[in-house]
Amino acid sequence: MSRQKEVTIYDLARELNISIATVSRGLKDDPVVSKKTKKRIFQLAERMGYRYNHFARNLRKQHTNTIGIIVHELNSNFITSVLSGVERVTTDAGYDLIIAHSSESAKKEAANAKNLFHKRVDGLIASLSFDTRDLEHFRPFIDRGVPVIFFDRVDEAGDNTIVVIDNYKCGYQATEHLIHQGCKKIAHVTASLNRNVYAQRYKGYRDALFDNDIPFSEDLLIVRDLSEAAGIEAAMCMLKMKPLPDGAFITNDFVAAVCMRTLKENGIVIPDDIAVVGFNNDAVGKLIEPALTTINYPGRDMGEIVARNLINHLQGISKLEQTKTIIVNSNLIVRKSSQKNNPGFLKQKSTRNK
Amino acid sequence: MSRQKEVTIYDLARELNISIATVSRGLKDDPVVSKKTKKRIFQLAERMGYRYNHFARNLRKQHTNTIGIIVHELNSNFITSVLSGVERVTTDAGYDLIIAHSSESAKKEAANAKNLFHKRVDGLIASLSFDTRDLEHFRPFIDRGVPVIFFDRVDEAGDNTIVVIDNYKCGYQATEHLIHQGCKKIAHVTASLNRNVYAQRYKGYRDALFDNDIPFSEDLLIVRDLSEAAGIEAAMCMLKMKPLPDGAFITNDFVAAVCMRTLKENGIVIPDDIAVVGFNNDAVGKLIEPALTTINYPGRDMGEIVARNLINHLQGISKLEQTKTIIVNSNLIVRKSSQKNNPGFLKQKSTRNK
DNA sequence: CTGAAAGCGCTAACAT
DNA sequence: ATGTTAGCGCTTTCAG
Repeated sequence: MSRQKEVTIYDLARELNISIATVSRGLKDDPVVSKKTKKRIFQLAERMGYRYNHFARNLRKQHTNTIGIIVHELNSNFITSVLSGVERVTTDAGYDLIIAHSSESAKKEAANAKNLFHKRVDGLIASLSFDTRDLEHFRPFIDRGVPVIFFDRVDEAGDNTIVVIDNYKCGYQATEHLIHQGCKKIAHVTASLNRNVYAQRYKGYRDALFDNDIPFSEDLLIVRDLSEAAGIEAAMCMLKMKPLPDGAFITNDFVAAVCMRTLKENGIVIPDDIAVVGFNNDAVGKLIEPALTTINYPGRDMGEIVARNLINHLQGISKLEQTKTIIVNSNLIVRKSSQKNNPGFLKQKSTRNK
Repeated sequence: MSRQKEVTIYDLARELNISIATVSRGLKDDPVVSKKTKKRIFQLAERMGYRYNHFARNLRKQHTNTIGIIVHELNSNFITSVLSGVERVTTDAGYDLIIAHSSESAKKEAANAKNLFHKRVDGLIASLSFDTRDLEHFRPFIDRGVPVIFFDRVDEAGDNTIVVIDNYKCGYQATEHLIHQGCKKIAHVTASLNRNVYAQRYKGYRDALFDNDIPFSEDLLIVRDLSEAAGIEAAMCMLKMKPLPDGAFITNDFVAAVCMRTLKENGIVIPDDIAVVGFNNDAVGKLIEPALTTINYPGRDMGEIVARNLINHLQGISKLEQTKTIIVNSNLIVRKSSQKNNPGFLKQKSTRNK
């Protein structure tokens, strides 16, 4: 761990026979110091391997120019898209980003929050983990006036600013689409209904069924997590149903893909036997066969919107308190996995509206 | 941005009528301060919402207990596995992790390096971007004695510690496997040969061909990036070959999956017409049809090994300088995409060895 | 067991 | 255009 002595502005000042104030100013290109001295400063700094001390600076300035983001998982197309959107905006605005992920654990999420709090991020962006029940670990930020924005997985009840898609509508659309294809028994594979996104999608699903006079029964609802095992289990569940469902709305593309594979292995033809709609528009949907009908969830846009709002607040351009909810566009992408070949049915159904 | 006044140890000390030194000691549970005062300190700290100041502390202590990691992309199964491995080890050891990603750009990589340097990470882990040509941006770390370990995408020529798999062997194995399946014209779809991993795999491919008396020609080599477009282009390239290749070794599972889809769309049967081997063992490989034969690249293990070595060095348990190269196990996973049905050929080939 | 005090490197108000 | 100086909040000798 032998780290040789750091060179500081004192060293530069001594060497150049000027004051540390001038060095400090020169280093940040303050127009008030002469071109000549600035040049000398930069050259010497370079030569001596000077690096400015983040800590001294932050200690002095009392803010960090850093924003933190807590996500539930890195291993997801959607999340990495969000991240890239956030990053574009934050780096443009000269902010650093610290990425933390909770691995879907409320405990880790709280630890991350605490850590970012101590690191004194100027603002926080978060999407809740699977099993997060309350928002206590965000209290310190709010108490201290550090702005927090939630996206995707949020607590709708609180009065924090949230950025979401219309999960209810998406659930409704996805289900309605299956109904239009002639499905009369639609399974719903999803994750914990405690999380707003899944609860809303479920609600949309239920309402679409109801509005179309399709009966619902509890055993059509399959709640698991987002793992490969979940996909296999869901398929097994469906295979046991008598009669088989003729459609499935699965709220995650990866799970949908695994599920489809398992169904196919068991002789089910998709979409003829079971039509499938996923969620997120992950890359995998276009790779599997048949290609997966899904809801396009524009992560990058969402990331940009979240970050832009946070930074505007930080810069005093707008107040976060004025905005409670921002809804980002999303839409159904129809591919092969859901298209049944029964135009006759479609015609007969065409009176339905909205 | 109204942030109310932070409470400091001075506030606590004043309130409790003790010195800041005692508060400081108490806060870090120093055995030298009495249980009673400690308790009073903790309670008051809690009550007043005290949070310790990272910056003041780091400024004083001159090290950060933070390690940085620079990766080329987040959006990859392999990378997120590595990250989870690294994270497990670093958090166990009480270090913070700062994740930065370069989006395959040398420029962003350099910016990230500079940033982490200024943030004074105690150690650095990195996998090089696509177009990184030299390691100049890591110079400052090395000059300052901040340990740096490279993994996966590395510079083999330098004398930094590197953690890799045996890419040459993997390339050889993958190609040999195709040859065993009876392939006589094997295309190689890969990325920039400037990057060690691709160069080594290519070398393995060439040697396997040579050792098995299979001719190579330049047009079998398709160099692109790791995008969807690359996969489509690669497929188009192969379709134009006369005669068609009967095998393809593609150094990335996602690209392989896209490529297979495009080939299938053009009437090619896999593996009968063209047998395919991918690389990485991403989740997608098990989802597509036929399932993808690939090289298992154990990211999590790699992450753990990298982090463990770095931390051992930081803690003085071992010296990084003693280890130049660490090779992590990897192996071929045979699935449907490469298995041709011609046992006759296999028998005739069984004299081959090594 | 507790306190006093120096100093980590930097910024910014106030001089000059 | 440059210099002086007072902290930012904390850790850590050294003294009691």
